[in-house]
Amino acid sequence: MTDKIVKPERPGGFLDFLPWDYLAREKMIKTVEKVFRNFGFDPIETPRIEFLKTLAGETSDTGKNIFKIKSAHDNEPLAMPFDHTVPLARLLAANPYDSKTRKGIRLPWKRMAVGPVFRADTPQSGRYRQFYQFDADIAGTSSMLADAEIVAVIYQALKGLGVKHFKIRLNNRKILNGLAQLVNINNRASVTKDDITKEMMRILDKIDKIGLQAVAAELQAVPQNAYDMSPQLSDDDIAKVTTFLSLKGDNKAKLEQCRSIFQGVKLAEEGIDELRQILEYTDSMGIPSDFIDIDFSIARGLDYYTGPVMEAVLTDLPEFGSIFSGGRYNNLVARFTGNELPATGASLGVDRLFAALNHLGLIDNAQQTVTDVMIMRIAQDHDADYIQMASELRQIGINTDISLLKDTTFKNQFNYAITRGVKFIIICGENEFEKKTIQIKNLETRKQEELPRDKLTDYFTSEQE
RNA sequence: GUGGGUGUAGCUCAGUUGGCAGAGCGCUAGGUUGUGGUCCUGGAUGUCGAGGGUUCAAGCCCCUUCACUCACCCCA
Repeated sequence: MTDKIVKPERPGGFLDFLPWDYLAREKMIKTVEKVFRNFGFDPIETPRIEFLKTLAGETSDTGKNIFKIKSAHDNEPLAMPFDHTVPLARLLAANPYDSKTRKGIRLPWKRMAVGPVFRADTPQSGRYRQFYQFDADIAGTSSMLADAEIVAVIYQALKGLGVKHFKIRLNNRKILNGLAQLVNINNRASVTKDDITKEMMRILDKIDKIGLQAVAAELQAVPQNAYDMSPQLSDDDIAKVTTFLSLKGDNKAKLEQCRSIFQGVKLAEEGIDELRQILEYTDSMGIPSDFIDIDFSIARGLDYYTGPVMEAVLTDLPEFGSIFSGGRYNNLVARFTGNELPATGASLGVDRLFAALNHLGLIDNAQQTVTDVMIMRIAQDHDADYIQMASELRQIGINTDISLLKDTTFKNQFNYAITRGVKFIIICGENEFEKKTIQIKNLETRKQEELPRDKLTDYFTSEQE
């Protein structure tokens, strides 16, 4: 029948989850979800497919990472979301609160979203094309308390997962944009000042990987052509940037020194004030200050950020990159309404974090199956009795499997139960049927008990207590 | 887009100086009376990624091409 065998391949960057992976990851997701709900974030779900224009907006430069979808029935191009934030902005724009009907979204609003997002990148280790993102956002307030709550929820989520060593790094786009005012950047033939500013942030963001020297060199590089966005800073400006990036001391000290550098640059001063407020709030929330790091180099890639930006890294595994990231994006909703709506939020990369935690040995993937009990079918012509046992156990909430093996020898079924990772087996052969008993064996403790057939469910109900 | 690596059975991979295409797992047929990850006997399975070249002879050497993968870039 089969003309041609289809290889059991899947595209790179897309993962399968076998039960043991799925169950371990599910545990992790539930842990994070619990923390987020604890902070009052309500769950929502948006579709796996949106209009391309919704996701890409007017800019086409982010478009290269978006999976586009062709369909015979839609004229408007469709695409798959690359994060949960843009769909959230659409949702906010489409569901304003109506005070008469009392329907719609009452601001400020805290919500979380869990689900896969898609990026048409080239896959690599720790970098997938479909990955689960856990997203928490607060819309409708400019208060830095909201940003501090996002920091706090990240902190608690990582703590809850058992991560010991991590840092939440904070910066503010306003300071970086202030830096662009402090140094001398001019429009060029085919490149705007904005483009150069973005390029400068991109270079600063690399400092962890390539070091201050290399960053300075890149900032000074001479543009190769009319479209090259190299900032080409002067020696004077480089001196300013390096002192800015080399600020030392605790978070408050760094902010104070930063303030003196940016004296008179209003935008940057605003940014510094915001960070100071966030630190005060997180202090009140009891987050130890050594988990928070003011780091003026971090910029975050997404270009919709307008204020504080943040990312979390595992200090034991810096090579895994940021595991959690976010920031304030006050004008994303304006894409859909024309009006600004302040919002802030962060996303956790579940699959990357899972890989990292696995690496750290914090993932328990011992559980192979949800089956608690397997009923062996050893005696011939007793299927009705075995089925009855299974029904009784299922009724009281015990996950029960009845052997489906064709080979009904004891040994074969016994080995099957062990390799499946089932915890209990029920052994009931001719002998037991005659005596009206059953044998229950705990495969973990290797203990076996014989009890009357009608005590089957009692064994497990008393076990639970 | 740039640079490394790898393509052989469903899976993981051996394959020597060029000389009949291999193993383990899995699958499959049968046997093995009930306690720890079975055992015994038999069987099926290939466009050696694709195309071209050198040679009496190519999985192996040469050229082209494709796919996958890792790193850079960027990001979760």
